Amino acid sequence: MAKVSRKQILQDFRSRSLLESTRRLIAAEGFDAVTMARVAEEAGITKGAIYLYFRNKDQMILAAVEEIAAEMVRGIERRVDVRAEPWDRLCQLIRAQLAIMEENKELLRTLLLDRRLMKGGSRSAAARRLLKYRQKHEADIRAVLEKGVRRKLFHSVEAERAAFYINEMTISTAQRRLLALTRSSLEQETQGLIRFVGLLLRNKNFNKGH
Amino acid sequence: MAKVSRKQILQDFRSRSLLESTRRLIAAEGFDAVTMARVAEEAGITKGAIYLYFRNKDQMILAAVEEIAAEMVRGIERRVDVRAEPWDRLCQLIRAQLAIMEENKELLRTLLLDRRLMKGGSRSAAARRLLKYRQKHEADIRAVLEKGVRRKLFHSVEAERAAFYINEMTISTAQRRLLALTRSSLEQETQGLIRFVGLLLRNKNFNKGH
Amino acid sequence: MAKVSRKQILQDFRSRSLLESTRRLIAAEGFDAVTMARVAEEAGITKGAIYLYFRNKDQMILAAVEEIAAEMVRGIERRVDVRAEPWDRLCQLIRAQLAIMEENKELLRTLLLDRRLMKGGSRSAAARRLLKYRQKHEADIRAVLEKGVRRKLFHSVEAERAAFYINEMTISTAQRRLLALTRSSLEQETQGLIRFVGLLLRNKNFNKGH
Amino acid sequence: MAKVSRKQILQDFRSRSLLESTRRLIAAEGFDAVTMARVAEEAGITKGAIYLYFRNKDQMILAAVEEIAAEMVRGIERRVDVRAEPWDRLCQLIRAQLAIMEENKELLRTLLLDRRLMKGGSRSAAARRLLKYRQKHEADIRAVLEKGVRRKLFHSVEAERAAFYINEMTISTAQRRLLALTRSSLEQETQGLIRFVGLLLRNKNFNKGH
DNA sequence: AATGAATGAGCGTTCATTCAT
DNA sequence: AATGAATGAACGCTCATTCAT
Repeated sequence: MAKVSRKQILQDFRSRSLLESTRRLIAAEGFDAVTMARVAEEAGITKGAIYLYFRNKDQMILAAVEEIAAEMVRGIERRVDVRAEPWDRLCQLIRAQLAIMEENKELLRTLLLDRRLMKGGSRSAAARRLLKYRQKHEADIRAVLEKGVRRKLFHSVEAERAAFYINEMTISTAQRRLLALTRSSLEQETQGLIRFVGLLLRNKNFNKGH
Repeated sequence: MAKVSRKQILQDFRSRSLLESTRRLIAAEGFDAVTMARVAEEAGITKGAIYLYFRNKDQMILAAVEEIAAEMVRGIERRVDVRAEPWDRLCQLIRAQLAIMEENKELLRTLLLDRRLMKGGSRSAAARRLLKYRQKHEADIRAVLEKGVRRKLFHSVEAERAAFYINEMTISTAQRRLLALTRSSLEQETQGLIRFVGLLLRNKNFNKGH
Repeated sequence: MAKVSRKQILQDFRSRSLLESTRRLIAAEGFDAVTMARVAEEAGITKGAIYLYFRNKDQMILAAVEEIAAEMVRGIERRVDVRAEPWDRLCQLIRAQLAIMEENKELLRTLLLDRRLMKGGSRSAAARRLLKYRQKHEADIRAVLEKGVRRKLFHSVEAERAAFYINEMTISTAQRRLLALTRSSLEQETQGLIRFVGLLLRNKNFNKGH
Repeated sequence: MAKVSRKQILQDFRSRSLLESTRRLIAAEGFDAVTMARVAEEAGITKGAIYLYFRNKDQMILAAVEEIAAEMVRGIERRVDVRAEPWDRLCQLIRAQLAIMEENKELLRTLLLDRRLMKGGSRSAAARRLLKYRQKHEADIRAVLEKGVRRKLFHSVEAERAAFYINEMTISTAQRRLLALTRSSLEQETQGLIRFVGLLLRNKNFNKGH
């Protein structure tokens, strides 16, 4: 049993090394820099050994990207209090997303803007799976909105559309930061966005300092 | 002098042929399909000759993309009446942008989502130059907003931020269409967005059928 | 001693499993499909262990092929009655050989013909084109035979079949020389073959020194 | 025009160099030795340049083999007098084919037999061992022939040569079936061959239905 | 000015073989 | 005796770029 475990540990270590190298390369130099030779070198093994852990290059990149997406979703969930009141929770969601994206800045720069992942068109199973992460988050926002509207805390809005735009505005805010197009701090940007959304929803407490 | 001019005309013709071929390839098959051989073939010259017009492949692609961006901006301007009232003009801007993006659908699918352009990091002069087109459009929107607020037609907003978000929401709407993630028509999407922005600005006429 | 024997039995079992897997692979998918990984997998052991039974891949393939050859010879012997009269026995030998080869069809297809030229099966256009050369030559021989029979120079024969066999015998004669399996000169071989064919056709001049 | 011709000459020269290198490699070391790197090296150009002359490796090998086949056919035709009488012409055909095959000996060794089994040349102990199976069977046939001749059942023949040819014809019959080049049944083929051999031996009972 | 043949570095992938366990 | 992770060399192929013409 110790033996099995030791093997498993090594397996996992190699696998994680490879994914980590892949992520580093994507973040630092973009998808074109991800060659089997470089990933292997950075992970401290040989090119051929990669194929013991991943069927091919595409699978490896996909695994790396999916891992990132999953980590980000987990990161956002960790920062949100599910029992908070709608407006507070909306603020938390926005704050969490911006914070997580800030953390994964370098990598997202490529991820958000590159289309290589969608080689087979957006119809491919892999591409659809990745979209799920975005859509799940959007659905969360929508639920909060509907709750707030039902309780008359928010001005009545088309919840689906509003959720989409709030999510997109948040992503755009993050992107603007990634591209270093703004000089204000993360906190300033966050408060600015929250104020804006509050205005939209005519939230009674939107001027309370969140 | 006539000779020089004739030379210049040929130069320009070749150059434009190459950019046109590059654009067609990007639009139809994505960046990976852009090889010097194919571009040359489609432009009716030889591979080697490309290097008389562009220093290398990256410069050629960049020039092609820049041309597209410029054309799109011109296309939007053509569709907007500069003498229209603020709310009407805002609607025109949004409509124009969505229409132009719809027209350039295939090309944008690659352009918006691929990062190959930013190879040298966002610090490169080329990347900055491309961003200017986006920022110019944003500045236009901002000007309209400020005018509307001054005349008390719009609820008071931070014009800079509002302009950014309105622009981003518009782009997001277009992107959602590019990825075919929505089943509603272009017109429905456009009206939905306009309604949403009108709500935001508490525009008195936002329910007037624009 | 019982122990040694048990070891030997296991040894033999493994060895036979490997040879069997090798044969199956050659028969089903050709030489290129014979990789150490697949042979090991089909034999239920690991790649590394193969090297305990065979020095290397070549030795293993050779052993497998040799086994097939031995089995075929045994198969023919089993079908022949050693006490039969010459003509009957000759017929039995021919029948047995054809039947055995038919049974080992799939494997021989690879063994005798090696697929490299015939990648897409013998149906491929390329393979068919190559066969044309052989068939053209056969047709030439046939025409000559028919002419000779018509003029009563040759004993009456089925021209088509005779042409096929004459061509094949000629090729076989050459092959035997290629493999250096004969000590006689090309001229001697040639005259021998011609004498043989003359006998077959009861050619009146077959002893004329051609 | 001189220019076109000069280009054409260079083209042809390269193309022929490549085919020649390919043939040399096949002849000297078998198909496995034909790698793009080695062919290029022997032809005095680089790997990449091969692709200016052939679409891929398979096409190149095929072109080389086809060229050989065509050359051999031409060679045979050159040696045959179309106005000769049937028997003379048949002899010429046989002689020509044997001579041509002798000339292309080395290459055919691979082409006809594919060396995969004979990697170390036909001198290897392993290859010799395999041949024993064929020879043993041939010896059996020979014994039967001798017995039949002794008993005056068969027309007198050189038993050794006859055994060789009967064996080869049998193998050829089977091969033709493997390649699906015949539509008749195994039984029909068998009877056809036996009839033919009976004819050869003037066997009194050869029409007896064996 | 223009050609296009040629280069050369690089790509993803395979696989026989080894060796620490 | 047996494993299987790892190696390392090779493979077929692509393509941006160069340069003699």
